[in-house]
Amino acid sequence: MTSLKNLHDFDKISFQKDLIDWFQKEQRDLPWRKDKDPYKIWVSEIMLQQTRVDTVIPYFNNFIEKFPTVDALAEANEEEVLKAWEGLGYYSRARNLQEAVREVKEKYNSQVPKKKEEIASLKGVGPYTTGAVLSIAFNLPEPAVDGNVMRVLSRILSIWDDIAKSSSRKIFETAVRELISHENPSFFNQALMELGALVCTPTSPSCLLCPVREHCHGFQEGVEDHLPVKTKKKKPRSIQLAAAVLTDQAGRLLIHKRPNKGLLADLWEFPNVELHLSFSDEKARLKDFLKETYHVTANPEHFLCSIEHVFTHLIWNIRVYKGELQTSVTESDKLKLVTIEEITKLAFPVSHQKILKAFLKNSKL
DNA sequence: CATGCGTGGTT
DNA sequence: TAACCAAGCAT
Repeated sequence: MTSLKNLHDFDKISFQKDLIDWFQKEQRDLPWRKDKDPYKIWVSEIMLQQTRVDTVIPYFNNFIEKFPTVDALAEANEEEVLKAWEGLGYYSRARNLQEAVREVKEKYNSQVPKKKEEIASLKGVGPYTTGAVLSIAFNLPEPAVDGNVMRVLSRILSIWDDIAKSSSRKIFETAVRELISHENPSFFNQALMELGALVCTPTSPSCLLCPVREHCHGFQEGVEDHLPVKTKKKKPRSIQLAAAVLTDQAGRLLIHKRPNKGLLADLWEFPNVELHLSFSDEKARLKDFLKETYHVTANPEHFLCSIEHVFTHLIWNIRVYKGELQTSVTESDKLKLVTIEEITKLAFPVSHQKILKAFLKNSKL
């Protein structure tokens, strides 16, 4: 572990003041900063995981309007919660949040717990979110180390550990425990993150505008552009899929609910199958798949569109066909026929929203 | 501890 | 435009 040698002659008190004073003046007016309701802080922190502030704002406002309290979210249908999360990504966050909120309702009388061990044990609440809720909502001096904090502190303290490694977080937690203001831990943590978002940005940080420039070892050493150290990620692999938009005689569409674990868990989709190299005729493969897997007879023969969808770790290339159902379908929890009206109530991944959009556009012609 | 898990914006 | 990023967590 890094020695954090730069902490020895670090003017902690002056740093805290410069940082917090700047935050008091310059902080953005964000919807989750209107009050200190721990439930709202919690929701915002889950949504903000790996997600930009500008993206989160409308989702947060809509979500809080629909589910204003712990009880409201605990009592909602999962379908409704996923619909409110549709398009935000990382959908297990939504299911974990609802599971955790239900635990808070049952075990803690609908009050978000203040004990670290209790909040940390909730589903979807890891080390960062634990510290964020404890410090921001309850003003307790706990570190909340996210990517911003690691970037900012790696520069200020000239820490050269690779922040892509999961072991590095502890180094920064140690640094925050040493530096955090016990008078205002909430503002201290938020200020570190806000500084990372507004000034100490990943590329071309605005050092000349930085309120803590005089405390920054990275700037003094002229190495701010070389920090943080972060190893590259691997390229995504690509997967070939064939999908079918199938209608019955009433014009209803056949949809399938994805498994409750893994990629896009619990979201709805149009029936689709992976195309391995061994299949040369994708329309025949799709037709066989529908028959074998869903016991559905159909003719997905008219090419509709081709869609590329990029995830963090893989790329879907979907070739989409449309057709008609030729026999009746046995519906279930996982397989449904829905009208265009009904389909809008269900949560679909963006890739399949693109398919629906292409189908609707094509149908009108 | 490395990997799987979304999406849209920037450079 | 491909690469990189944005307030991480579960496994």
